Amino acid sequence: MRRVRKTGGLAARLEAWFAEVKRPMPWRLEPAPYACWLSEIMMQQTTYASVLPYYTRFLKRFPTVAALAAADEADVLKAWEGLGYYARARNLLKAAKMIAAGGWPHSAAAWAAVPGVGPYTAAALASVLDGERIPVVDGNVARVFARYWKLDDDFRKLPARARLAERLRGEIAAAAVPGDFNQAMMELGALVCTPTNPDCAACPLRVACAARRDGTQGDYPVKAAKKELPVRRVAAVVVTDAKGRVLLVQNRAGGLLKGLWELPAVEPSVAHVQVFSHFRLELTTSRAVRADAEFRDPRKVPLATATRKVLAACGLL
DNA sequence: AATCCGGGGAT
DNA sequence: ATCCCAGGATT
Repeated sequence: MRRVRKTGGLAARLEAWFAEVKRPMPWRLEPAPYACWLSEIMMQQTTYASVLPYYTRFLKRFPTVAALAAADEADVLKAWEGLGYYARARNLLKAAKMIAAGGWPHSAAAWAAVPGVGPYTAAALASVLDGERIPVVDGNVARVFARYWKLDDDFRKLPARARLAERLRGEIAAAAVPGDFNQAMMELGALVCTPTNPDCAACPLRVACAARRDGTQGDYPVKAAKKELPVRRVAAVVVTDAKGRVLLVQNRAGGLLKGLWELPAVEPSVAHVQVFSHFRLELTTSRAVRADAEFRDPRKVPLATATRKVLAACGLL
């Protein structure tokens, strides 16, 4: 028998909903390669509210990919200061040089060759900029469809995301505008199908959502075991000169927060004890600060956030 | 396949 | 305190 075509499949419901409620993000106004690419990189593991001021400032500071390609890495990091995951900024500059020389990619496969662009970002850019019919899977999409189809996978793992993407190929096939379909899935996860207290009453997919049907929305996505984080204790010193410059060290390749400046760390070491007539002096010595420490104007070099907070508390920023 | 990489906001 | 976020690179 022939199945009657539903008046509004998954793609149609998503796109119709998206057209009504989408947030007016600046790069959505008139999608351009540079703006969209920058926004995607900034939005990796970072919320819209956090990104927005950085995005605006960055575009003003580096208006075109050519301007970015000509920039110094320290200046790019300064513009990225506080946003986190600084490899994104270093890759952005590396990629800008490639794009300025070779032009913009026009497929997901070509985008995937760009530094800092992985499976998610490649699919997002190719679908939005060139209409490629390729689904994205990010944390939002994983959560939405873990509930919609009651999937037990751990979607932090790449293979699970790839399997979901494969499944979504069948859905994006029916999309009117692939880029809108992709953004709709993500917008739904961000605004309605949220990690806690999803607003199922407002969801365009509620009539077909398996978890909603069973009342088990809260059980998805399946959460993996939590891992204990290592603790790093660091003693730092603040040394200033008469000009208000601060003694800082720049993190080198291979370390944490590469390229950013931090306060010199001190290794607590041997305690020297001396007994005077009226008090006992306990002197904790330490190694001298690193030989490569320099006095720098803390407003002019990219600082790690912890360092910035300490300096602000000391009235040095 | 695991691990590393930041920081902020929500609960 | 813990989880989550428009993930990707490295090992």
